[in-house]
Formats: sequence, structure tokens, C-alpha cells
Amino acid sequence: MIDLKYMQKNFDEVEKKLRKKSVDSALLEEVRGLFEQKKAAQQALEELQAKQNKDSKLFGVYKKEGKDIGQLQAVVAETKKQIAEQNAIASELEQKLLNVASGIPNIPDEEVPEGEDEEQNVELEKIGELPKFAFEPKEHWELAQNGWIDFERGVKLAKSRFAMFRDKGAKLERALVNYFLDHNGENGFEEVSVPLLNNADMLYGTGQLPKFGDDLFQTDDGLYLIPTSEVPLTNIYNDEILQESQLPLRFTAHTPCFRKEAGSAGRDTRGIIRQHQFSKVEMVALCTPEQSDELMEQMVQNASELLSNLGLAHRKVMLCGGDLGFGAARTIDLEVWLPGQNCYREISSVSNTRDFQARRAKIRYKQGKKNKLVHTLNGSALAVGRTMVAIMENYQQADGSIKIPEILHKYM
RNA sequence: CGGGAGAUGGCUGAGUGGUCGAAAGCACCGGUCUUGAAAACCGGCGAGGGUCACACCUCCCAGGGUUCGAAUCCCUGUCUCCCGGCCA
Repeated sequence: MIDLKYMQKNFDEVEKKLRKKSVDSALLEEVRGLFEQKKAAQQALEELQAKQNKDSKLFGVYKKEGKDIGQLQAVVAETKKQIAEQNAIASELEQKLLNVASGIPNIPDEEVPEGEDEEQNVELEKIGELPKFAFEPKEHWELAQNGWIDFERGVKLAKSRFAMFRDKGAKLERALVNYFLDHNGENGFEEVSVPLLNNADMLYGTGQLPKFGDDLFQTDDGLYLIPTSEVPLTNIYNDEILQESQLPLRFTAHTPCFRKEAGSAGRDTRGIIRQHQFSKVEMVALCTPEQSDELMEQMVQNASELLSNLGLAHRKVMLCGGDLGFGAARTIDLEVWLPGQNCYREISSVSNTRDFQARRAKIRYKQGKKNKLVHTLNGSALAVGRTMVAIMENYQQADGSIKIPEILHKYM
């Protein structure tokens, strides 16, 4: 949630900044109008409430003094009626404002480049050497003929866009998870194991709800399968007030992630690049505003290290405004080189949401006497399935076999 | 899933219809004292909105209800603890 008070006072500035994310300006105008209306209604309501409170307290006094309360009763009855009416008006406006405003995305940082979509993302740095092959490198689903991935049976057990790993494939997945968690742990991230079903408040907190509910699997008792462990990790301190000395807090967790991939029909239908269920190791940080830029760097660096240690060539990309996620003020993607596909593909995405999620999730910290909103950051380190793809394609041999990267040897 | 108890400020915990947003203790912050610290003493100290600042409004798990007035009474839900059943 963006800061509505700030937005009201600096409407033109906010509108201009949001243009980078191509937000409908009619929506913003609506918010501005609603804010004024709501405030007026609120004030009117509070005046009435104050009157009623005052009169009600008089009852006690009158009774003690033995005075007649008949007239007072009539006055209060009238006030009550007015309160009911005014309350209806005020709460409707408030609800409307909240609905509309919660659909406004975060304001992009100054440095975020202009752009419509991923075409305009800006490459920051290339890391590692592209591998050379004396043969035509295959794509991972061809290589998976070796039995590592069983696509057909994954589909049979669930439906399309589900797969299962077997034998060395399953072991490779487990090895990667262990390696990632160890590495993140050594770099200051506390390892946690979280509920995979979260309630609606948490999904609102991180921004998936109410706007992106279509992409979530929901249970019949109102819980949601997490689309990323960013949701539980960020919400660990939902509606709590932290001490400044506790910050920054850094967490890492491995979880499966569940996404309906609504609207992705026809994209990446082959292989395991885009699945309904995938495994991911995530990093999340809660920190002060002063700390958040440095943490962002650290998290990108941490993910990049994992790729380098696996011997995988990759690049850092700064997302342009149009490609930024709903809650992100800035995002840096890591894209790994896939020789089979002959292109770079996203394997990690690190975002700073500033106080956008913290405002929704009510995560604050005490700075002296004041309660301030924390900054929240999240990033993958790494997407496990896609790392498997990268290893298969980069480490494939002429005979179709796949070498295991050195660093994983002790894990499998 | 069945029976009982409970849910109050960072924590512990009083409060059963009327100036209660709420005693007390702990924690925390400021001060006095001290070479320094501890102890002792004095003061402050829930959250959100509102205001230049006050005033004022809302919140005692959530949602309804009773009442002029509810943390306090009633109903529903959620969660926690204990007892029983089931179970990885």
C-alpha cells in the first residue's frame, strides 16, 4: 500500500512517478476525490460521536444528583440516529477508498528505467564465461530423457504443468536445496521452516490479495497455498512492533511454491521452466529505511555467488518500470545462461518493496518513541527447478550425460 | 471431532454496566544520586486516526446484539490451554 497521506499532499508528483508503471490516472483521480470525501464524512461522524459520549456521561451525573433524565434521553436518541446514518456513509467511503487504493502499485525508485516490458530492462553486468560446445547443446527436456524428470507421470498425478523428479534428478534437487540453505545461512540469513498454507491477511500483507487472487490455489477453509515463501517470511512479524536493535532481520527458507499461472497459457509449456508447483529457496529481509539499499546489494550478491559457485554464467538486469512487480520499488533479476535455449532466463529476482508491504502488513519498529514502518526485501536464492535446468543444459556432455558441478559433490 | 477453562497495553496481570484506554508489577526511556555502574528515589511510557499543538474519534481476539452508556451482559466465530477420541 502506498502512503495515502503522502499521495494526497503530493498528488502530481506521485502520479508522475506512477506513470512509469503505467497506472491508470483515472484511478488515481478517484482516490484523490475519495480521500477528501472520506475525511469530511469522518469528521462529521466524530463530532456526533463526541456529542453522544458527552451526553451519555451526563447520565451518571444526573442520576447521582437525582435529576430528571427524560429530555436527555430524547436528545441522545436523536444523536444516535444521526450517528447510524453518518456511520453508514463514512464506512462505505472508507471501504471504497481502501479497495481502490489497495490496487495502486508501489512507486518505482528514481533510478528505475522507463519502459513497457522486459525488452527495456537494462543489463547491468555479465558474470562468468559462456560455455562452448563441440556439439549442438540440447534443451533440458530432451536431456531429461535420462530419467531425471518424469513429465507424463507428473501430469497424471496432478495435471498439466506438474512434473516429478526421479533418481539423480530428485537427488540433485535435494542437493541444491541443501547447498543454497547452507550458503544463505553462512551469509547471515536465519533458516526457517514455514507453513505452506497462509491466511488471507498474510497474502494481503505482501500484496497478492486482493488483486492477484486468480493466481493462487485456495483451500475450502479460506487458506491459500503460498505462491512463494516471501509471503510467510515477510509476514513473520505481521502486525508487530520490533525494536530497532533487532534490525536487520534476515530469513531464508526452502518451500515449494504454488501458482495457477493464470494468463500464462502457451508460455513455456515444455519442460519445467513454468510449473504450478516448483521449489524455491527464498531470502527475506526486514530492516530500517537506512539499511535497505545495502541489503538489496547484499542479496543480489548472495544469489549471484550461488550461480558463480555452480559455474553458471549469468547477468544482472535492472527491471524497467513496466516490468516491475506490483509491490516492488526496484527489482534486479539474475538471468542464467541456458545453452540449450540459447538465451538468458530469469533464475532469481530480488526486490526492495520499501515500506509498501510493511504498511499493508503493519510491520513496524520503534525508533526512539516513534513507531516507523520497516522496509522489506525479498529475493530468490535460488529457484531450484530452474537451477536444475541450468545445470542440465550447461553441464551436458556429448553423450547426453550430465556432470554434477564440483560444489555439489559433497551434497550428493 | 466431543467436554471444560480462557483471550486485556512489549510481558505478567487487576478490572463484571457509568468520567476506564484501562490498577499494579516487570521491561523500556529521561532525571536525581554516584568517579562509573548497581540499588534507591522522581517522572514518562499501548496502537491507529486527527490537530501547528490541543481538543476530539476508534481500538480491551473478531463479528453481531442488549443499553442513554459495555473491557464488563447475550449470541456467533477464531485461537490458546486442560481432559477424552482419532492419528503422521
